[in-house]
Amino acid sequence: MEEVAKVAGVSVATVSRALRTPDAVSPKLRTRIEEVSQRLGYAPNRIAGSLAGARSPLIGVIVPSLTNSFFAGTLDQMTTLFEASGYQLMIGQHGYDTDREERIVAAFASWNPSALIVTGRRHARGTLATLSAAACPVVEMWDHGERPLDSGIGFSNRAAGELAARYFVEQGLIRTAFVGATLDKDDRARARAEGFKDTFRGLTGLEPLILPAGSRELGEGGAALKRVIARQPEIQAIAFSGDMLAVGAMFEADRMGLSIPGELKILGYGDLEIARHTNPRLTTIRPPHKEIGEAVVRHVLERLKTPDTPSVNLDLGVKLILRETV
Amino acid sequence: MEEVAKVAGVSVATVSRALRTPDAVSPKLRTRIEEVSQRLGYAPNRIAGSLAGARSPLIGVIVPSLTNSFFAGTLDQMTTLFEASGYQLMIGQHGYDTDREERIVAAFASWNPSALIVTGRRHARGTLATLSAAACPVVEMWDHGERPLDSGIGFSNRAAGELAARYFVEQGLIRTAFVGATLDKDDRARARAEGFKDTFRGLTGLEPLILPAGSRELGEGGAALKRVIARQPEIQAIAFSGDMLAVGAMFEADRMGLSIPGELKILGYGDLEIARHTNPRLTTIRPPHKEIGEAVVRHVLERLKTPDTPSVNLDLGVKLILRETV
DNA sequence: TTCAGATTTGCAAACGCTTACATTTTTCTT
DNA sequence: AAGAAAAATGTAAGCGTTTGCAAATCTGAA
Repeated sequence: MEEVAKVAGVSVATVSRALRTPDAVSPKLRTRIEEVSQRLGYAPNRIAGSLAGARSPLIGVIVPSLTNSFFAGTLDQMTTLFEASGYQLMIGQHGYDTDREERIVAAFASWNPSALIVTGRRHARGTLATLSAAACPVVEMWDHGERPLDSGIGFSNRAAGELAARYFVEQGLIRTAFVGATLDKDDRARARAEGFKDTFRGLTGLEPLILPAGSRELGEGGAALKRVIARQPEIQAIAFSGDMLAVGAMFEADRMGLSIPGELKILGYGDLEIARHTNPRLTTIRPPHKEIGEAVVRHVLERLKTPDTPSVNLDLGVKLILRETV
Repeated sequence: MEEVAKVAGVSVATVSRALRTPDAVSPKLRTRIEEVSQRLGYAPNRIAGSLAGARSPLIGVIVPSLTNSFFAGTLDQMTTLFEASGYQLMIGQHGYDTDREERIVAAFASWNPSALIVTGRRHARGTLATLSAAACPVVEMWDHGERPLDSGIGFSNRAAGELAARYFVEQGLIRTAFVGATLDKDDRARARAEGFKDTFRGLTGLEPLILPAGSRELGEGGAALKRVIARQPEIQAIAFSGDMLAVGAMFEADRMGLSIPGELKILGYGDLEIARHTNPRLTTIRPPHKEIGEAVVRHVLERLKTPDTPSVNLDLGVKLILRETV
């Protein structure tokens, strides 16, 4: 920058202004400085800029897993949109481990980020402390509930479970099950399971089977199907906490010669691309993946531009996508 | 830090040393400083640290897409492993757009990262300039070829295509096709297509059908299957540039009443989880997803620890996973 | 006990920008 | 044309660390 200033015959302050707040510099100088820094291939040092300025153009995002299609989709949206506004994403994953989340949040906070975005509403004590102390907007996404730390953008997982139960009851289904991946660690999956159970019980007085699955992968779906049938041979319908589990169960049912939806109904969750292509096509509950990413970016950008913008707490809702398996 | 220094009754220099190079401080002071900074909840400002030190503990990784399972898997590995060594990942995606890649590389370089990791071997002129000028290790991953910019860790996509062709020929398959996603933009898919075509032609003197697909998603696989059959009704075997396309084709074949592998053989690429669960299970070519991530991290960490470590250019190879569709 | 050498600590100068404030130049009003 | 107000530019003080070098302290041999 010093170099550019010298060549352009101005002070570094003017160069800085020409580059960051062009309006504050006379058109003549501005063009000269732009031309020179172009010619010299000058690239500002973001680190120095961040240290001098109040905060860095970094945005920390923490998700449970990068390989989970839901979060991958949200991150996809966010990198693209934030990048366009000149922000860089720092992405961290904790694998549903709250201690690891705490360490990542602390690490991210020490970069003076412009915003911190975490997944879910349950955090370790230290995470809460760090987030509350952070001098930037904090968004808890993918979940809706009362009193977010700062802003919350997501939907009610409980409502998603309720929706599944209500739909089963409407269809006259009596012997049902909910299969959820890692219910012990994944709060959101657990909330769906509980919404399902409570609603089904409330509506019918009957007890649905609630079964955990070891992972959210296809293979577990097939295995879970077998376990459900072993426990309840007369099962009529199963709701899964993820489309991949549901598809795995469909493959397994195919192998077992069990016809879907004839002998068994299957309901997914996620509305992944694959749900549109299976035979038969998978009926599923669609969380607002993309909408969450968009809403988070829009809100954060707004907060950053107009600092007195109030926090929000949005429930983006879920939708039942009727296809052929229920 | 000043605060900690005052409370512990030492200078900030000593605090810095106690925290970063504990061996350079007497045990007595070290424990006192650690205790105080613990008590005060001191978190060092990474930005200031990076400005003062030679470079930042940031590692830039650029992939074509976050939602592509291959790269998601590699990133998964890398975030976890680098995080454990105190590095943060900055992740960028360019959607196979070289201009966008250029902008991202430039943006990342301005953070004085400890390493820069890009996908593939073809880059815009400006990207090459930035990467060559970067004062840090540069790794080009997911592809193997001669003369990487600095280090290269991947495998030969051409060899993957050759493997597919050779296997088809060994099986006595004559009327074959290769369906590739976005062959115009994805160099790696194109290299596989060319390896397939050249080898098949060389071995049999026959011309395989090479067809582009609009995307790498399931639906396109089904659509491509129909197009292949329209062009060549007697088709015996199709190699796909991705497992998802292959699975989409299997679903479509199912709908068409076409038996696999009886009437049509299908070969995938990727060895995604789903390949193990379809009916019949998908024969596929496995690129070394995980191995790439691990090798990149190992190499970069080595380079960072011992700066005079030489660059590498590794070919990790591909493997044919025999299952039931060919 | 003394003193050289090793170890520990402190001082102060970067690191490369941003920005409040002061100064200079330009523009406008009368 | 003079003076006030507005706009443009420069000066310099940070931002919170790290680190080379000097000073102080400690260690052990003579």
